[in-house]
Amino acid sequence: MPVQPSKLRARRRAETRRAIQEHAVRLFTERGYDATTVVDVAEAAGMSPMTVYRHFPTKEDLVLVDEYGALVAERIVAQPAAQPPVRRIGNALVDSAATLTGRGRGEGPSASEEFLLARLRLMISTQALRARHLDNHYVLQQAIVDALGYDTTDPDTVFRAQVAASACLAAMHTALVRWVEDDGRTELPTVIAKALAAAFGEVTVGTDPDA
Amino acid sequence: MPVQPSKLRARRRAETRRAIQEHAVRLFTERGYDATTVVDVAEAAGMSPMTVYRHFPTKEDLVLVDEYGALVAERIVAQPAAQPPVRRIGNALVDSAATLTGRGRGEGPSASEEFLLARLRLMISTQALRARHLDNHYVLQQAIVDALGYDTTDPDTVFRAQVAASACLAAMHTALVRWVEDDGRTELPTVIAKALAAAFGEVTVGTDPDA
DNA sequence: CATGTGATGTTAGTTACTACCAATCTGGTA
DNA sequence: TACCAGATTGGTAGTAACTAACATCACATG
Repeated sequence: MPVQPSKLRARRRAETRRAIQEHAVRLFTERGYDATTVVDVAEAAGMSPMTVYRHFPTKEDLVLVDEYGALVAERIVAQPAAQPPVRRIGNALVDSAATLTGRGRGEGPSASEEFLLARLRLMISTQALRARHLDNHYVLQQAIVDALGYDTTDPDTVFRAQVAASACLAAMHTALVRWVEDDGRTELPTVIAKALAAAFGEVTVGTDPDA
Repeated sequence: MPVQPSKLRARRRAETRRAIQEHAVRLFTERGYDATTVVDVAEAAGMSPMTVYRHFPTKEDLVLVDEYGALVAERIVAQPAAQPPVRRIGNALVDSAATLTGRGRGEGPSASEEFLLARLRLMISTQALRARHLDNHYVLQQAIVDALGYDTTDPDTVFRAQVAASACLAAMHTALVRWVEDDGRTELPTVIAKALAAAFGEVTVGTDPDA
């Protein structure tokens, strides 16, 4: 019984996964999401459709990998618990975005950021993807509420936390759309901070523009 | 040439539409959304699957009729334009909810409200429906921004309006979930007002002194 | 080297949905 | 009354996203 599933196998698995996803995003961008079949993706990646389905349960998942959730949750707990929830969540969102896009100072959009942009473009323009993406927010909302660590026995407290989380996420999503429309020229954390400020006033983020 | 498409025909059409939807929601509730095929719905309604598809373009649409959008938009323009956008939108959302559930005469949950609850329960518990429902918010957001009637040439103003709209809608959705979990015992407008207050502070709605 | 586990392929089936064409029914008119 | 135009419905066939079941292959570990 192998305690670790053979690091080499894991790597290969991750590699094919990435390969499939890259081909998928490329094809979706070139021909459009709906006009591209899973069979097309499989052929482009040089494997059978079944293999694609083994790595990505649905066609939508070929675009919608979520690295963001865990990131945000861990930042939440790092925030001082005394501050109002909207501020804690807002800071976590801004920080996570900084980590995710993480570009060094003068650098333009990196290759991975270019890929992120391509995925987001698809997520925003394609109905099916947009819908699932927004539904992921739903899950993320729960994660945030849990991470806030409030008294879960008081329904009112939970409700307030849920509202704060969903509203913050919605603001962030709008910021994301803006960022994509701008082709990622501006800095994502800044845009998010602006969105949060617009929604909740200056109480939200200390902006802490750059470190 | 008929100037109006024959009111009688329109009524019949609306009737079959309603019949299909009622059977659909009933079956979905009884057996589950995924376990119920469109053919099942068609059979229950006593017609061919094609007819169902003629009235509802997708299976999801059998649950997701949106009466809310137009309602909200028209309330927005009715609000005094001087107030902050979050307040205008918030008031519109609360008012629209009041109109929609409209149980002014102390009747308790009406039959139509019971139906609304059943639909919302499905929308919240079923992934596909939840996703599409949230995507509808996306459309609604645009409608709200348009209705606000701000200067659309200034991208920053538009951005702020978009953020306000999306955040308000997210808060409202959370309220909706809460309302459903409570089986509609509380009054929807009150819950929404509470959610908005939790998100944006007391600046939002002035209609409810208790809480 | 033997062996078992995980990755891959093949096939057949279900279901949502989309043309395309035929039948039928409705409401108003000559 | 008889009939026409348009609206509603039904049937057939096809596409595409999945799913389940079984066979095969590769490779890491004993």
